[in-house]
Amino acid sequence: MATIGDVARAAGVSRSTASYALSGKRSISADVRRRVEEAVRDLGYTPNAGARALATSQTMVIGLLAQFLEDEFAPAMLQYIQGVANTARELGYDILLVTEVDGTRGLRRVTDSRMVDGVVLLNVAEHDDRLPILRAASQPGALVGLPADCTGVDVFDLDFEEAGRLMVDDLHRLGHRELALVSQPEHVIERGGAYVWRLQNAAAEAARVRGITLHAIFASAHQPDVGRELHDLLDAHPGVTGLLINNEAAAAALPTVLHARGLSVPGDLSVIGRYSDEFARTFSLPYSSIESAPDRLGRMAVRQLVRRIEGEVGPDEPHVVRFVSPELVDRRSTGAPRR
Amino acid sequence: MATIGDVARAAGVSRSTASYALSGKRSISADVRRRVEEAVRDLGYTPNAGARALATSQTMVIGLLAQFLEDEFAPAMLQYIQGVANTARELGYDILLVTEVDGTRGLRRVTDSRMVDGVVLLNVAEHDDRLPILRAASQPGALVGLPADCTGVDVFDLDFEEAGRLMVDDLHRLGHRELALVSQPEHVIERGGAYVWRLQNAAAEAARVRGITLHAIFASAHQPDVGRELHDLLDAHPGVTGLLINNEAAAAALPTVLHARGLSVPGDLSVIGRYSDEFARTFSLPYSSIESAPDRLGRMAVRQLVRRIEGEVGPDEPHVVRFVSPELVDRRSTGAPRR
DNA sequence: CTGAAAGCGCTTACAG
DNA sequence: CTGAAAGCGCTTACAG
Repeated sequence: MATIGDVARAAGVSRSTASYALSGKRSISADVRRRVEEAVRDLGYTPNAGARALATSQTMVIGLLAQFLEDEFAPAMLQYIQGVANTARELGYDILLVTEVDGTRGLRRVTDSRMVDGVVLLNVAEHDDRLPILRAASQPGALVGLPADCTGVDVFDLDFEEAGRLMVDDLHRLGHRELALVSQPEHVIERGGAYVWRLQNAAAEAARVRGITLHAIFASAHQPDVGRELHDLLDAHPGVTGLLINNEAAAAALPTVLHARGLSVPGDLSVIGRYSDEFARTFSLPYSSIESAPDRLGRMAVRQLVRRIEGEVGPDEPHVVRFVSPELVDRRSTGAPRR
Repeated sequence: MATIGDVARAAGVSRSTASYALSGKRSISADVRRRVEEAVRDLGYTPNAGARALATSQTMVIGLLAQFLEDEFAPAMLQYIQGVANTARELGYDILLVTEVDGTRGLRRVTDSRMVDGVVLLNVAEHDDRLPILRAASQPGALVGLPADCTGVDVFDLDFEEAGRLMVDDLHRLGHRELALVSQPEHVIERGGAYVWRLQNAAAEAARVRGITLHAIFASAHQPDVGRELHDLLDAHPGVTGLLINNEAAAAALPTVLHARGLSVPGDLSVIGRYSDEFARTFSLPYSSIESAPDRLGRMAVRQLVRRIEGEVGPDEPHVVRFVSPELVDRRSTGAPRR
């Protein structure tokens, strides 16, 4: 592989001149620039990333910490990953994908060894083990997901409280008086997946204020459990006329369950989910839904992270906590309650 | 950040001794080893990855080339990524995820700049643009997906021909005489997604041999198109008693379509898909399916790649082309044809 | 506008 | 068993 020394020799200049000709960091005579560029072309020269990182203390790599947990809905993660990866590339960064179960180990490895200039943490829990490590690291970090303590990091998340209120209010307005909310598996909450109860608590509070009933259950992330749990829910609460689904696997399982029970939407039951439009179209989820905007959140996180990395915002400048407002995508799965 | 020089000073030894004490590449007195380890702990020392890469010409990073194409089914990709990422980590490697649309550019960047020790290419097309670049690179590569020319690379794929035969034979044995095969979008074939026609051709040939009819169509990767196309298919061929689905989005859309038409499975229609079991359970896909084994393929590719990287197989040793045999996971969606 | 030199933080022959 | 030194391939003050 050609080095900058080879390029310099071929162009008949010093290595520093070759380097400057390529970086443009000082003025170079037209003739020299031409010779250097020619040498680069002839030799097929590309700078060695490790050497450059060593010299500049910049890797041009962003660490992406994602975890695929058994009881969580892995496919949803992909859309965040895409948003992060695409935005990073647009800004000149590559992505180091860290998926190991023990996120703390992975985070420590990539920051301590300086493999990355900054990190994006996905699926952040309320008391996330990774946060103390991130705060101790010398690289900046951006989170997707709201932790209890946001100091020292930039945070981006869907406004799950507003999402919960919106779901309830929408069905209340249509005349529903008894609703059920199907959340992610209870394990997710125990692990600190705050978004589950943030939506649930807000929905419960909205129901209380409106004076209507809301049954809240947790459901699994896989068949056959999730199907059975949906049947159980409908058996237990025959008066329910509206379903709120904050669980992608449950949304995917629902059509079959309703078919088996001979129920139609929205005639017998109104349904609102919480997932991205892309998701709905890919998996034929037929219900109106709160857009979860994963690509947008990933994009926002990377943008802010790169601003920190590149010093456009000083390290003392206040960190941001930014919520994306939920929007309802109408797929005509809600209507007046059956009587 | 502490360097090996800091460690050496704290331990009262030379930098080389500190380095050897950590790598274990030559014998070190117990006392020195203890002092070095203590210094490492006290200082929180971790080797700088860029410096190490420069000195050893090893990055301990594998490039993972994945592309999320508009007309393809992105979520399936995630399972390959997980297989690759987990196996890489087990073997001590990190993953650089390259998702840009122009895979050739990405591949060239990460190989030329020596950011990676080797690469895994996902979703390889028959005449894949990335292959000439990979062959010219100095790092080894492993593919998931079968190209026309396999020279210089290790190749892993599902045996799609066998999958096609298996689907047809299974329904033929049950007495079906008119089948339809729903493939990925035609764009995928045009782009060179050979697996689509490999399965389709083998299925057609099996049908020919058995003397039965097989209608083959392409369907979209999203709603609402895919739903409409399934309806059109069933309208056009009322005599069809068995459906073969080589298209995840179509498998997800089918329950709703059949429900709308009042058809039950397997009473009115037998159905066999081609997707992973994990996928079926996550998305409530109720049909028997050929296991596509994405995690296994990802794992095999990384294992072989690392063997090449680490010189366990010489560069002249023959490259492998290995097919995973399809296995049918029974979900009771097939039976005798309606009469 | 250009060059010689130092330095980034490691590893590893070479010498003892 | 240990140390001094060279070298990996860059970038960037420093000097002219």
